Amino acid sequence: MPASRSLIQGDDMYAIPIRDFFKSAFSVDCVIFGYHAGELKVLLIQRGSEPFENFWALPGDLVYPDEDLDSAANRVLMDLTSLTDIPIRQVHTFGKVDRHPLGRVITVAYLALVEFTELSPHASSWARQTRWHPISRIPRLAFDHKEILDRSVLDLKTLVLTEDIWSKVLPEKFTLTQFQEFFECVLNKRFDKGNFRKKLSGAPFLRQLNETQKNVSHRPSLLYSLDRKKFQSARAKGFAFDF
Amino acid sequence: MPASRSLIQGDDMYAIPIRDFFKSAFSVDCVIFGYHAGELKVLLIQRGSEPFENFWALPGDLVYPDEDLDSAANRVLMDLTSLTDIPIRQVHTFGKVDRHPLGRVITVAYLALVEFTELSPHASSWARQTRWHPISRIPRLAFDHKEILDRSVLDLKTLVLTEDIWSKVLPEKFTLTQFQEFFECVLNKRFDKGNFRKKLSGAPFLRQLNETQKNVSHRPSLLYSLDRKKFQSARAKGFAFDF
DNA sequence: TCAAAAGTGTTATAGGTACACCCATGT
DNA sequence: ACATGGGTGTACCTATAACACTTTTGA
Repeated sequence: MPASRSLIQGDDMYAIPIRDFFKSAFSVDCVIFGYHAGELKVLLIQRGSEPFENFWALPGDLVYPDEDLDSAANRVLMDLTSLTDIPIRQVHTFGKVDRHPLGRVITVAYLALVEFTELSPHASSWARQTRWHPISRIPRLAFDHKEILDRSVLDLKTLVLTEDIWSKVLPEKFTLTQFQEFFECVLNKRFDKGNFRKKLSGAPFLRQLNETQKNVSHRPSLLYSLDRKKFQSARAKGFAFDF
Repeated sequence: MPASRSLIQGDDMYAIPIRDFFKSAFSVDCVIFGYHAGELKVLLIQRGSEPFENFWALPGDLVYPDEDLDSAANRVLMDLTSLTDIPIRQVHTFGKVDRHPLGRVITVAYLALVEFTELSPHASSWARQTRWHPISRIPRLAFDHKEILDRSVLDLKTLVLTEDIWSKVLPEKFTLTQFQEFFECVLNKRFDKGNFRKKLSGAPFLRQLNETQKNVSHRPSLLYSLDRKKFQSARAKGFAFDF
């Protein structure tokens, strides 16, 4: 291995010709979390071709030459779910030399959290199957996707406390109990109802609506909606949940 | 742009021939922080060639075809400082289409925090100059390196609370006051001496030595050393500083 | 004996925890 | 009327912040 040189100085400075550095590719892989029936799930595809044919895998794609990383991740998310305006977050980049059997491919992992949704019909063009899997029961995955998923689950737990990554996981109008149950699910902790609400009281980003639940066999709950702008500005001032 | 397909299915599935995806490269850039005289500094190089000749930049290099990302980052760090066994952490991957004038190059940013040190003589082979810069006074930087640096400074503030990234920033033997001053510097906060020590009392990873400061014109401080193993296991059980 | 920083103790208060209790609705 | 979950109040207790005080060294 030659002595190191700073980035791209010209072929003659490298023992390895510089064009050899341009024989690699990069992809994005999306860890799309969904929340349903009090359970956290992740969207997996079943691969339709080699390598790892028939294995379940995270949805992902090579990044086009003229495409930003974030755009590529958004494209994958959009193709599968038809959802727009979903906050995504880069998790980590995985680049082991042998992680892809067909060449040097590093992958940038992204994470999203969406309201549980029927899959886009378009989704079927991606792979043999597309399906939500509960986090607690994940099949054997292709490539290093298990490692990517595990890492993303960890990151999710810190992201929900500080970022607006959760802002599309609940319906437009939600109850404080639903809000609480979501955090209990992700963080795997239980909270006291009264104390949880006390922490949230006066949170400027939770708008109480003049509307209540209908057709429930108990006292109907007040409904709330999220003011995403106000959450952003609270966050900018250092706000974070301390659940 | 063609309909998306899962990762690498064969040339015929792509409107863009798959070999076009392998015309990109990736690099690592290292944000090497040092702590000296109560100030946080960062190691920059002055580029010796185009593009951005004479601009200051983060040290970085293309990743060799048979080299892991972490290894590449360690190599850069090692070349510049001759230091080994320094914890590094991946920060973020930057991949805007036009971020590098000579082609599609995405870069994976890494962060390290070292005891202030004379630079390795080897360092001069890297660039015109190599120098520590206080993070409060950073010159105009090449590429998108200012963005990378800003992001790393933010990440550092959370990493010092949860990870062992700080474990090589102090001398082998240090005082609790030095320990406090380091955190005050990075977090840009001041702490009460008594309360700070109370929080640390009983921390199993701080070993009190049978040794004191010498030749100080005041009561000499007890010296401590870090038990990195014990810190790791505390961290594994969920420990984090709550400064 | 003085300056300077180490190191410990004390107290008031804020915030968290646990829990009890009432409320509104469908059956 | 009662079961069910919504919603609120209180009392205790602990963690923290602010500050005062004693200790040990070199000059």
